[in-house]
Amino acid sequence: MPRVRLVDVAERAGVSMKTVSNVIHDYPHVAPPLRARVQAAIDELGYRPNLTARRLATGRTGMIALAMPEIDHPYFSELSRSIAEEAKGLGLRVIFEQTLGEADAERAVLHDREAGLVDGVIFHPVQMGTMEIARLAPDVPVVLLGESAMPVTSDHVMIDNVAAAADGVALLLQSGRRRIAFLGTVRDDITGSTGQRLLGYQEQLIASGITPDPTLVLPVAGFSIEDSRDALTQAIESGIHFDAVLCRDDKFAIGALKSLAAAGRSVPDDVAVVGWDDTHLAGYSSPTLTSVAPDKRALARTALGLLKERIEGFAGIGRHRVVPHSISVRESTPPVETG
Amino acid sequence: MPRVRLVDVAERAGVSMKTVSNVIHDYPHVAPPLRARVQAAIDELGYRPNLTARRLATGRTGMIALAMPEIDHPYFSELSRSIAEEAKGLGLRVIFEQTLGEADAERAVLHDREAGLVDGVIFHPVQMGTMEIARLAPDVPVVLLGESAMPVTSDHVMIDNVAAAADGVALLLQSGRRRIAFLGTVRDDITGSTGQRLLGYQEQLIASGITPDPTLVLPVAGFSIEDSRDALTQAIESGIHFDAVLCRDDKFAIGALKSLAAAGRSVPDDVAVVGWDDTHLAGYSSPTLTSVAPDKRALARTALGLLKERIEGFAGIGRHRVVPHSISVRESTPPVETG
DNA sequence: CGGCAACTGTACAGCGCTGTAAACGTCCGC
DNA sequence: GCGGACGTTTACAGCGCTGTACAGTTGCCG
Repeated sequence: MPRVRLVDVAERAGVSMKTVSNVIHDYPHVAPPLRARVQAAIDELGYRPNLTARRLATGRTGMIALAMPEIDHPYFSELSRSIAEEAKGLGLRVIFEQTLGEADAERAVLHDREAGLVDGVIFHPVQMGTMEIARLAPDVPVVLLGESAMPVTSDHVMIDNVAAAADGVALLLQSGRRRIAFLGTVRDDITGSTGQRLLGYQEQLIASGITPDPTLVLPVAGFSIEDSRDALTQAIESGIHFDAVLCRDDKFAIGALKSLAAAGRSVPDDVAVVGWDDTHLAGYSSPTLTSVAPDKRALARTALGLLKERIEGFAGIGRHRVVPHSISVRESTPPVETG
Repeated sequence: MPRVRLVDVAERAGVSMKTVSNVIHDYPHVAPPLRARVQAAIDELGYRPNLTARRLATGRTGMIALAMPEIDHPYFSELSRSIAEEAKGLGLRVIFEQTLGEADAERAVLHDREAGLVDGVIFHPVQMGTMEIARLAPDVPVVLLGESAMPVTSDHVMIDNVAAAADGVALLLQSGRRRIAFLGTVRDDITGSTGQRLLGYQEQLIASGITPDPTLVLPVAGFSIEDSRDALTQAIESGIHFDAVLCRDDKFAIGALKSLAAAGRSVPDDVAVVGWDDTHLAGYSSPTLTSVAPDKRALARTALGLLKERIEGFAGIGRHRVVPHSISVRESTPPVETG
């Protein structure tokens, strides 16, 4: 394949390489007739610039890495889509790294064996803590997603999980529920998202004059639908009484729906269910699921904005941004009582 | 950031650049003591090779593009995950292109304005036809997924949709169903996947001595769950009698479940439902969904294998590979009658 | 009509790495 | 003890592009 190079075009147009380069980059100071001649040569030869050479010369790759635990998890794939679309708008290519929550894979994201692959990284850590990220991050501009770490050296975007959980509880309270359970894996650190959501849940209850009942905080053994289903079923069988469940994510909420259906409890009449992340799953279930909705678009836009600034040279300390959330109300919660 | 270069390491170790390069690449003919000395220099300086420069020198990028219609569609995201994992095993990085089924985006996949971005492309076309792909594809090694096009110049991997549909129908027949409906968008070309699935459905019925009833082929207006739900509801309201539904994908099957639940039909007792793609959705629904299961892992492995061969120079005509499928039996179909 | 500024366009030195060809030993076998 | 074979290391020329510094040109003002 005889690739056409810049010099070939230059030769054909009878100008210097640099002039051709200027035409390609729409550099203003090129006389119109010359520009036309060069453009003609480009078209005739079918010239296409070699990205790799450009990168070597400029030191920029125009690519960012997007590192997430699992690309086929609904929340991450939907967020990835938003990020991919925003990135395209900014002229950035996205390369995906799947960490599967493995510490080594996460470290590799920040400190690759090779350098110069990407200009920056958007990273949703699971394993790595604040300290370690801070130690490795100087290598490359990084924007962090999620709640597990917030070092001062990297930027960070998230929603206010405490407030969002409180909003979820408030919605349930407004519709008359009083015995609200929280369904989520709680063995992890209180700084993780589940911990924050639990905190918001408790705060809102207290603020509304209700003493949180610890038996209503239901731990789940793993991350599968079956785990959450079993956890709720166990609660039901233990005779724990509740009229609503706030779940740490949509998958757990789907598990809850399964458990409630099996137990013959009607949703939302007997028990209201609120999921989290507002993924497509929320529309697929029966009944459809009311879900706490992070503004994924805003998350994507904000993260890319911060990253772009860093790529372009910003070197200040880590910035933290909170993006909006809302609640997508569907069939799994009853209409709010008015008045 | 004072990047360490190959020459810095060479200088420190008192050898030539090339020797350092040889050490990095585990080139065999380097004397052990020298190798150790060079390695020490590498470690002390924290040297990491610059990928861009390497690419320019070798002409290889070590990256492939994965172009799919939507990265947050369950089937595509799950397939992407398999491909990403296989690619990692082969030392390839994956950059994602989302075409959203737009013709321009699809064309850009095969003929980018810039060259040298990736070594090859795995592409699931929706809009582009055989002709156009054949015209554009010579630029870069391509492996096609899906059924919409199969030019002789590119490789192609798929499952046998006709046989898979027949298997689905056979399963339903074995469990005693006789009035089997087919739910799917049929306005598209008979060569597309839906057409092939419909064909297999019809063939299997005929092979079993049943005359296909055209009123049981149910068109769907769009691609959403609501569209499929409404399509089935309309069929029910029209008084069409059926005791099973084979759906063109899991999403449509979820819509079917919704419609049947609303109509008070029990699944699988009154109506059995079979989905397609065996995505995570199949396990999330209630009842869980029996689904035709393409072997995604095999698909990924096969596609990458073919692509790798092309990247390494294979230039024969397009090869076509069929990978296995099976049926994941879950709750939405009754147990098969034995005997 | 000289001289300066504003435009246009060019030459050339890298960016950091690898492939090639050739040099340099060194060890054998005869 | 010498030619050759082999194993080891080096020098150097690119890969294709862009940034810098500078050379020509033209136009305009005083």
